[in-house]
Amino acid sequence: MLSKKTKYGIKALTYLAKKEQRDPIPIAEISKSENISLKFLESILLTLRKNELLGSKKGKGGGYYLLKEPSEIQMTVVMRILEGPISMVPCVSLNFYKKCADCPDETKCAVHNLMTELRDSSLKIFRNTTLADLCNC
Amino acid sequence: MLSKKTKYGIKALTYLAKKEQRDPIPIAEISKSENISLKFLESILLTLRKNELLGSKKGKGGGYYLLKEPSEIQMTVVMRILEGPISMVPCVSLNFYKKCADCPDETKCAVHNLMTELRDSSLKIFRNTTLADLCNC
DNA sequence: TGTATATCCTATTAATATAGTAGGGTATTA
DNA sequence: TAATACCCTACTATATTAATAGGATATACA
Repeated sequence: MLSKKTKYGIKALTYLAKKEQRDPIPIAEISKSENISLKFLESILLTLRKNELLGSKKGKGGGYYLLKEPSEIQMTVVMRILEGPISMVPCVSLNFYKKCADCPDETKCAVHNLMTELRDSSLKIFRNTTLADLCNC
Repeated sequence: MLSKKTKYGIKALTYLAKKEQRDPIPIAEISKSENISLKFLESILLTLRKNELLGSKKGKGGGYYLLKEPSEIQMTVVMRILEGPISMVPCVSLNFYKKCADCPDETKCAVHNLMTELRDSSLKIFRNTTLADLCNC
């Protein structure tokens, strides 16, 4: 299942991407428009800022804004920041690899091989989809 | 993330599928061979039996066995029994659909549309993969 | 017919992750 | 200097996962 964190994060990014200007948008505005708990959204946007997808400005007239053009933000990047690995098992992950304790030979593991195939198809979609694509919905 | 339940379930099914005969195989044998906690595996196989993928026989010489040929067991079926919905969000699920409370219009929701695409590609893989395919690893 | 074998079933628990909530601190603008 | 809005840490409630425990029931075979 996709976490609410990721879901809300994508919604917030899309909201920012749809704006014509790149002026700072306060959290409260996104929170109201997308029906997201303000405090929870705050922590999500903070994560996105720390991972260099968003910039922020404090004080009156402040808020968050995209640091890149929507067409240059791949969903792989967004997913890895918010949701973690694209793959469903650590032994298949490119960025978060971890060996399974119970499995003596990955190459002969049915789960490993099935999940590798799945990861490849997911990666293909996330790589080929940018924030700009999501705005055309 | 894929749950251990699903992971172990697939491993157990593959173990059974690889056997030439369809004689009952005791849980303990699968448990030892695949390094899975016996009691946990027990509950998983019970689930698979209740969902008509496995048959069982009690008493001495008993155990679990496949009810169909491995080539006739699609991974969609296995995944839905063990892991639940293929889709990452309920509002996209074919078999477990549920509307999002926060989202006024699904067709305009970025998350919905991205996750629909993802579900389709996952479904394609799970439909085209049978237990027999997993045995060739 | 008794004993070992092996599934069947319910309940409980420990660990972890998720989805928030609370509360104050800091920077900026007007 | 007051209002705005992000910054940051810590806490908590809930749900899920991954088992574990313990006994009931059915079967094979000596």
